[in-house]
Amino acid sequence: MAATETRLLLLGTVMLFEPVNGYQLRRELLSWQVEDWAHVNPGSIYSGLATLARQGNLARHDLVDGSREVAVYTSTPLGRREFEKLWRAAVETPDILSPLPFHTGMALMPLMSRTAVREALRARLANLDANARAQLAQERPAEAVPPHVLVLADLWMGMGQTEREWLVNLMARVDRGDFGLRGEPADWEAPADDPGWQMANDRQRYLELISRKG
Amino acid sequence: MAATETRLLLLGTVMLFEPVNGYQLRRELLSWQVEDWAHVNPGSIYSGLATLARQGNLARHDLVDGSREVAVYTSTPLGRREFEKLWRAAVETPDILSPLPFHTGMALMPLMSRTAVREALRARLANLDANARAQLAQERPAEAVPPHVLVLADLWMGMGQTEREWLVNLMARVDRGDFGLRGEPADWEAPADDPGWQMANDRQRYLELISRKG
DNA sequence: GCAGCCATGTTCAATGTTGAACACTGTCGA
DNA sequence: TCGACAGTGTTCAACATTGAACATGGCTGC
Repeated sequence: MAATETRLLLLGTVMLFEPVNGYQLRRELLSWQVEDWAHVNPGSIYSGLATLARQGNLARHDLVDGSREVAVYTSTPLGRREFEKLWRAAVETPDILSPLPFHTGMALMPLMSRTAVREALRARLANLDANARAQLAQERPAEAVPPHVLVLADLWMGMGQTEREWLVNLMARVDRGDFGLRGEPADWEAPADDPGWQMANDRQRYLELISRKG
Repeated sequence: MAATETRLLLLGTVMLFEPVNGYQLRRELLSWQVEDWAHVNPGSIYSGLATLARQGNLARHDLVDGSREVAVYTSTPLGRREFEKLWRAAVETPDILSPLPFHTGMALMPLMSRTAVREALRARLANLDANARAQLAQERPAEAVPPHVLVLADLWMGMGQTEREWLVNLMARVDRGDFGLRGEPADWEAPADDPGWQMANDRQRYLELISRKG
């Protein structure tokens, strides 16, 4: 399922802003310029939310907000466990040919504790090195592969090396306490025009409506 | 459409081996270890071929081969033009977040002439540099982005730089005549256990069956 | 007070993707 | 000669994705 990163993204973004509706998520994701990468057409968001709700990873609340009906989502304990699993997999598994899961994971890093982040990054580094060793050990002899394909292996090696250096740096920053992670004070505040601020009001109202319904 | 690289891959592989059936393509693609990246489940291949045929990019021939019915595909002039368009786009457009189209393009490089390859790689280099400049010019000020997202930009810059060096190297090799490209003698022969060899027999038989049907 | 327009929130038909499962053929040993 | 099994070639229902289009509300200017 290529949909893994969409699941991760939706689940994580709901956790950041819950309770939220689909339109708010879309607005926020657009402001992240996520359109550039992930599959976040309106349809994907709504059907993704529906799927996650069906699986019990999200709870759907059909609220009447003023004169309007809104479908508002919150995460469930199951969904939060699922998120951690997806997040770990995305961050621990290097994949040169689809960097998206990792980038999605980085964007959602503040939802994880410092310990968890540290462990996941360490695992990524180990896997990166294991991949590099495996590639040098070349299961397939060079003669079995045409030259124009062989040359791609050099690119991969280089990319792996570049990422490794960057990753070591990132791990050092995590170790010395950079970034506001889960259970820590935020290290950063969104600018005034961020849609996240507009959401805050709705969030409060949604919370009341949900508790009123029980 | 994320299906662009599937279209490119199928169209190109058909051109390499035509006339071919879906099973042969699948076998060949598996031997390329394409499963690791592209969406090449059996279903994708057959439905992809059907779509390309419907659009006139491929011709489908329903042959009776011995006691068996086989659906065999050949490329059309329209399809070959479409391939060139897709190939150029894949190779000329750098995209850090989905390297697949480029890798697919590289794998299919022998279908293009040396001039075309040279031009496309030059265009890629120009785009790579343009992207790097755009990123340095930072439309968004650093304060508008949380630190854990900002740090990804460093990774992208590094990746871009690594690819640039590799690309300059590759261009030099193309300039000095490496790789057997379209209209040139092959510079490489597949090992004896490559499914490409098994295909050669069927190819001849398919050709006869097609010409007999007219 | 109403016409026009943007913002909000969602649906849906068309299309693509997944991978298990089907159906058939050949072959090799018991 | 039978049955097991690997190889060949394809289909299909379930599911995901696409993005245009719908429906409604509120604001703004006239």
